Amino acid sequence: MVDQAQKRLKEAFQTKEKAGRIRQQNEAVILEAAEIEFAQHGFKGTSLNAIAERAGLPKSNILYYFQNKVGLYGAVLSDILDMWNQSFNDTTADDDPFETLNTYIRSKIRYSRSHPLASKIFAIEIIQGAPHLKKFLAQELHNWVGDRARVIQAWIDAGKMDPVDPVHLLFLIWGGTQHYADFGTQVQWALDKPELGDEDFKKAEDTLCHIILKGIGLAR
Amino acid sequence: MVDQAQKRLKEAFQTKEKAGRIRQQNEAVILEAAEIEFAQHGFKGTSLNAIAERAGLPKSNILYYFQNKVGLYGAVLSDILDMWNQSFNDTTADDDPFETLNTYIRSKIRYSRSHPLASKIFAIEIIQGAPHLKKFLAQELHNWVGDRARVIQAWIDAGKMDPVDPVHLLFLIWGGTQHYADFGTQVQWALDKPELGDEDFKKAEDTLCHIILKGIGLAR
DNA sequence: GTCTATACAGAGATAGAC
DNA sequence: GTCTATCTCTGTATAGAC
Repeated sequence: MVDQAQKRLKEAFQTKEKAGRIRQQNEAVILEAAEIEFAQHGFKGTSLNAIAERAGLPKSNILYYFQNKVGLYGAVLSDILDMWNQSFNDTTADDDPFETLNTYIRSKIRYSRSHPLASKIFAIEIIQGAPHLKKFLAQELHNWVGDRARVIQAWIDAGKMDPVDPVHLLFLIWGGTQHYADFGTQVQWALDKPELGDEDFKKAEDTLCHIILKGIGLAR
Repeated sequence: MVDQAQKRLKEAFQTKEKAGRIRQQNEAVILEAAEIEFAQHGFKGTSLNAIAERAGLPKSNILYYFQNKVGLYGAVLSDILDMWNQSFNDTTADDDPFETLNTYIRSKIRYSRSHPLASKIFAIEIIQGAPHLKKFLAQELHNWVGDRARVIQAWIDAGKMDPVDPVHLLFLIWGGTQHYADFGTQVQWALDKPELGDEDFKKAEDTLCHIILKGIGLAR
């Protein structure tokens, strides 16, 4: 979502894209380490020391590539916004609601599985009031939700689905799907499994799609 | 939920319940301040300084009432576990599924509204791997979910509702309802409102109940 | 470009005056 | 019981050697 916000955030935070094989590789190593630490301790709770240790690089190296802690955090966030809500982005009222929402729900669960750390960092940031994202995201999000809600409302007006509130439907989809990334620990406890497998995620997809799609009158 | 876990956590963390009007009042003030800070910055990101300042008490006062930072955090968590999943706790297969789940969903949304900070602290703790709750909660949660899942399965076997996976149904309810507390910031942005009102929460309740209950074949 | 050494602020925690 | 002063450690960030 929200290409605009992502672009502005990149401009504000990201280091210039210089060449340099070593630089590029080191930056990648640092970003990966930072992702793990930020997901585990949040922005304030994460220390550059811990990141440096995990990355296997001296601390000052980090501050050389990224100006400061906020800069590094911004780079991580920017990477995350890159891949939000790919599908559903260009949907119009002419598209098929079942197809569209079915794909959207499944893609969001798959994202939860493939990028749990990104989802967690984003979640912590939002829970804590999104101090670093507010100015980049608040307006864009409102627009994005408004656009999508209008499409859903058009489907409702055309009698293609139940008259449910479109925005709260979106919230339910977000909450239900992101749960598998953000609250993965709880899910694992509940299922008493150290790790979820293909079948677990398939069951998650199928259950959510069944309930939500049938629940809005799109059973098939 | 999980009275056992709550009790053990209390034993491990909470200070003895001494008398003393001053003590009791100060502890309450501290806990309230701590709740705000922990919800905003997580465990590691919160400083005793910040809590003391917010509480209007000297830092050493905090360490006098609670032995250390972990002790204070544990006391906050203990307060939170007090009020989890009250309804749905004593449900049996003989109860009416529509009534039960309808009440459960609505009560969880209302809890999100009345105790957003508690929900957020709990959420951050889980997202970060629940390092302070693992030994108190992991087993209990598995049992709780197992019990509830068996009740739902009995409803399914009796043909009272669709054959959806009970555990994932619970996850959907959790994710969908807690979203209004944990991601309240995002919800406010999406709706472009500084604060949600009665109508917003009523719409949330109605929408979620409609979709989920109809989605599992419990329309009325 | 890279890393060691270090400055300085803030953290949690304790000792001891009141 | 309560608060001031302080210890020690870790935090971010920078200076400067290599």
